[in-house]
Amino acid sequence: MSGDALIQAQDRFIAVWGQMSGAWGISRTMAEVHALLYITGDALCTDDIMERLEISRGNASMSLRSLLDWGIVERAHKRGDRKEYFSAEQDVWALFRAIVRERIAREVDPLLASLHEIRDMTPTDRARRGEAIPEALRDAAEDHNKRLDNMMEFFQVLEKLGNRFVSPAGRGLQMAATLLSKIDVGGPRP
Amino acid sequence: MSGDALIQAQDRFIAVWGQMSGAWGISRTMAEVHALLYITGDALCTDDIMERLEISRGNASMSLRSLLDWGIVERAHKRGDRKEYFSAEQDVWALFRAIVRERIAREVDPLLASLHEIRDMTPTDRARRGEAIPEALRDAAEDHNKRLDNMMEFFQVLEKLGNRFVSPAGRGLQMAATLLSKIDVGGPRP
DNA sequence: ACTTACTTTCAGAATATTCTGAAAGATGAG
DNA sequence: CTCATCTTTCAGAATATTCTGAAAGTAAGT
Repeated sequence: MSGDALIQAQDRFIAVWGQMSGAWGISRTMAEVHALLYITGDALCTDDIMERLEISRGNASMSLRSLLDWGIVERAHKRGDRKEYFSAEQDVWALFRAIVRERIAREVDPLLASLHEIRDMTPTDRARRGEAIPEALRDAAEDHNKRLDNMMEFFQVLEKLGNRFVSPAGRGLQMAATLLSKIDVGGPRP
Repeated sequence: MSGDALIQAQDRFIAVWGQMSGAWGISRTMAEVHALLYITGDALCTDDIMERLEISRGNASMSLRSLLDWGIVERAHKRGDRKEYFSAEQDVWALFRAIVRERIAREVDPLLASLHEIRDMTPTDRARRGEAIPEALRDAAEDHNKRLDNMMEFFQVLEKLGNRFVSPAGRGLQMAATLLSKIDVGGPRP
């Protein structure tokens, strides 16, 4: 018997993890590179990665750069070797925290900023500056603002929760999650 | 003054929500249709949507179908009208629950199934059936399996937590989240 | 300063996704 | 049953994303 089974299992993992790329909001190749680094546990250089995943140098370079930006892969150096090596975070919770952190920064924060702007666009707000407005229109605008407020409130909770989870003190939240998932609260019965 | 400001605010919201499409794992147009239904609060028919978003009939039809599949838009009927109307869930938390539910079903569950399969592919497991294996290889396989286990454990927690959140009993989790986000635990200082 | 070893960039090619519009498929009224 | 109205489907067009590979960039060694 040989190491084939291990290689095959790795390849399968890489493929599966690659399919999850959409869930994390990264490209397929990025996910595959990360999968390779994670599942082997090794620090690999660009050529290793190119060869194993059969991708171009450019693609490997860009994917690694993005993974570094996301903070889920690190540079490593081997003494007496000029090449750069790369290794993946091995703590799955830390990986998840990094992803949450980035996605809040890239998606939730800009969204909240935009929602604030939109909140300042409507007639009700202008009314306070003394303009007369037809009643029906003002009602519509008030409903509109209520809906915006509901959404903003939700994302503010999400953001705070995310930041809490991400922070050093946030390890407690991880434990809470683990614990919580073990307790049976009695949902709907089969 | 006119309703222009309201229309503009709606359009802006639709554009912004459309940009979040990636985050939810749905297409841009799906998100825009949902945004339109949510922010107006009205039940609209296909033609209303086509006109307002300047999209084709086919696109509108497919997007609406997908939104129905996701369970975040509902059919509605107006008496004396043969057309179908559509309206969006107005409770943001319910919307979020629906999305979590779908994404667990579409992404996490299949992933866990695959990870289980992969777990059964490696040499260590075969060793138990009496095959001899070089020591180094077995060690490598054991590390590999440990990494798989860590990942599986994480996603199992995630799945349980998600299902908890989604279930009727899960409203408690929403309150917990709201509360939790209000308490200052004292993270890193600026 | 030159060479060698490696990394990054980016225009164009390849691929994947999304959209259109017309045709086919429903459904209910008369 | 037939017409009128509304909905869905899907092949091909339009668009967006991702990948390649060669050229330009960077830096350590001599």
